[in-house]
Amino acid sequence: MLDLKFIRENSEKVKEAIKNKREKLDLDVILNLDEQRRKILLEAESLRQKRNEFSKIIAQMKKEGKNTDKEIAQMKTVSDRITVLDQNLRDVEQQLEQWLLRVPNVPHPSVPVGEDESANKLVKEWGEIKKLDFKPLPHWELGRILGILDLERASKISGSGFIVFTGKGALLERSLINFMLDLHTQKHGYKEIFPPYLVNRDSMTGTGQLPKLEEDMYLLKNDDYFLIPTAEVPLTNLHRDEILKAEGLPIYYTAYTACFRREAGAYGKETKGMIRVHQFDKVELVKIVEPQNSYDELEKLLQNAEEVLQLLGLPYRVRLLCTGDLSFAAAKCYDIEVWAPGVEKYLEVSSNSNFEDFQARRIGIKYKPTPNSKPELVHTLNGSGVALPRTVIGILENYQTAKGTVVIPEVLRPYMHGISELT
RNA sequence: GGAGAGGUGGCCGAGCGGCUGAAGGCAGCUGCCUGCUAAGCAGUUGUGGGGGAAACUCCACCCCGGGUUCGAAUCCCGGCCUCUCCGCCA
Repeated sequence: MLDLKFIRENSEKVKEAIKNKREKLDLDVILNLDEQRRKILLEAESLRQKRNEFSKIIAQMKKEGKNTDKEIAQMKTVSDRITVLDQNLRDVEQQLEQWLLRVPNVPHPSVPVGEDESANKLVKEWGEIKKLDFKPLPHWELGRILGILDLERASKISGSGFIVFTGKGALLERSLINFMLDLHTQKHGYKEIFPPYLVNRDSMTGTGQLPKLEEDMYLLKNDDYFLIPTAEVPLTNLHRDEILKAEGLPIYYTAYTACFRREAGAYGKETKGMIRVHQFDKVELVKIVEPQNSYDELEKLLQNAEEVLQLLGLPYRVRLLCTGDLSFAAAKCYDIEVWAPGVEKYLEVSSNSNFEDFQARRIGIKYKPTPNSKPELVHTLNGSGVALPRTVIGILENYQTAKGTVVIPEVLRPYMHGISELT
């Protein structure tokens, strides 16, 4: 959420951002409501002031045994007017709130303006794409041959877009989770969290999934709980409505969770294999930092995520998203994409974003730069470090051999009871 | 799921319907004093919003939302959360 004052004073800039992010929103409605609000507020507050003054007078008169009928009758009409104004104010503020939640964050100046994916800027390519002397198989073939992936039974017990890992496949999944968590906690200084997978509506609104993306979320209607689409939601909301101490910043959190996405409207796209699924595992990174550091922190966050792929020896590229591809709440975002030779595609495994104070304002995370200063909003960031099924795809397809076996990357072997190859 | 207790400022804790943004204590900050430390004395310390160039000023907030009243932290209704006991359960 943007600051109403900021919107008032920078309306052209915000309109530009709405356009570049391809959102549809009439900002004038908000500016109008804002004006109404302040007008009502002015009248209501001056009436309140009057009422407070008379309240004291009435109390004093009663003490002195004077008749207060006239004053009370007068205040009755004042109170009635206040009631009406309050009702109006409530209506206006409710509308305003609903509109404000739909205003996207303003992209950082370094973000390229563009319509869609094609305008994203390539910033890095890492690793070598190996030349194979055989035709690489897609992961679903490898998974079937090796007996580690059972997509048929997954769709029997749940439906399409679900995965069953079996045997060493399950072990590989678990090993990757542990490897990543160890890397981030031991080497990069993140604190490990194990949060709930079900969160309430406030949390989903706080990080910006709601109201815009409600259709993409799994909702438990009986209890109004949402299944988290990413650990970003519980992690960033941990400090909702808190004022943090400056010396406690930056905060680095990492968590493994399952993630749940309906992928509504995505049917027909990447339905084969496990490129796009409704439930997947992910290790997430979240940072809460002082505003002046947030762009340095973004670069470091990106490096932390990249290191996962470097250690796994998977070729990848990094792209800076253009305005049209940038998510609603983000000011700047780098995607990391792993090369998958079996499907001959780059697959997005990590998205690293700086939200500046956009989420912090929604959920009320502030800090005091010095013990005596006024609270200021923090900046929040998050990145995937990294998402699993596609990383597994990367491993299977990149490390496959002509015999149809898959070599296990060195760093994972200690986690896999020393297994060096899936046969 | 059943029965009970409770939710007040950074923390502890008081609060007859008006004089309470809220006693008192602790912690923090600022002065004074003291050869360090500790103690002592005085002052000060919440958040959000409106108006103002500013000094400043006004309004709201005692879990949340309604209501009663001229006036509510204080009364009434609904909700959420915490704790204790019983039941059920991986």
